[in-house]
Amino acid sequence: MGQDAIDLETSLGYALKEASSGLRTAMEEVLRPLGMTITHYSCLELLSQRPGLSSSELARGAFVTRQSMHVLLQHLEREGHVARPDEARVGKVLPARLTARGHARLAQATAAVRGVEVRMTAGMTDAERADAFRLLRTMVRNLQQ
Amino acid sequence: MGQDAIDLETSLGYALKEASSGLRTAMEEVLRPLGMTITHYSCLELLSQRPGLSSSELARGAFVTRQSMHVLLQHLEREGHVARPDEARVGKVLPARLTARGHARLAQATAAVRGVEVRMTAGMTDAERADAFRLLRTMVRNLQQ
DNA sequence: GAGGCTATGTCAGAATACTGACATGGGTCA
DNA sequence: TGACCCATGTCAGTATTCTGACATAGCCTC
Repeated sequence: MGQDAIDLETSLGYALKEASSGLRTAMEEVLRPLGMTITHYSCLELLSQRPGLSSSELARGAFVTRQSMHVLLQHLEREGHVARPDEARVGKVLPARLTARGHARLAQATAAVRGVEVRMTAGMTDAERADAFRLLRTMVRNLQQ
Repeated sequence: MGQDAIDLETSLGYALKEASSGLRTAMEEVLRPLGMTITHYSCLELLSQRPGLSSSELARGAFVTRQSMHVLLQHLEREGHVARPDEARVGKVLPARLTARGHARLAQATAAVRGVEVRMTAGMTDAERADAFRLLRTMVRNLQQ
């Protein structure tokens, strides 16, 4: 292989995937008892913090295609957790909002997910958390170009 | 919401997911012209560095279920990129190995993926890369418990 | 105002991964 | 030795996500 290879033991990309996979698994474990998936939760959390997001914007925020988010929103609307106007006020964009039921449902999930994030950074100093955040943001910026 | 909420702007978990998603997208872009998926590539890369891994071990290394890896290995065997013995020498474990064709196929992909990893860490010092790696490993360890 | 570009919502089909289940081999421990 | 537990390989069915496609609305330029 030579030194052109990617050593899994020291690859930053592999470590990133490992961490992300671990986070995903941990989140699935705490969300499953609540009957929610990660995409499910992500959608509600996004709508809570940024009410009025469109389906496409939600898709970008949850890292799925807008087609997938479309299907999910239909479920959430049917279950009464999300509400959207029947017609677009401007263009074709349909701003979505959480209902009271949606807010209640989210509250449980947020507590559970918060616990996971706390566990993930256990033993890290504030400076280390800040470093990790800054370095990850740098990688995101680099990859977007 | 109060301060119990998870602020997407400052959440380490969200930044981790963003970075991971960006890496995945970038890898898909460079692997698509080669007709490979990420799981596909991961399997070949693992076998290259650790010849003789079983299907279940490959699954863990590529972060998918052993059932998914099983299907993928059948494809790779049919295409002549991977070879496995017909019978297990011990137990039920079937050690897999890359064929010459598999090695050739991997070489192209490795170069492409390596380019992505270089781009991801552009502008970072060696110390920063080491910090990022160490912090990610800490998070992995924390989540595994 | 017309044409081109981009973004959005939506539908349909394909690819991918997952859950559930079963039989089997190895190891442990009483 | 036999019971028990765990890991593996494998098959089948389900679920989720993605790719492809189309019509439409807004924006920009000429």
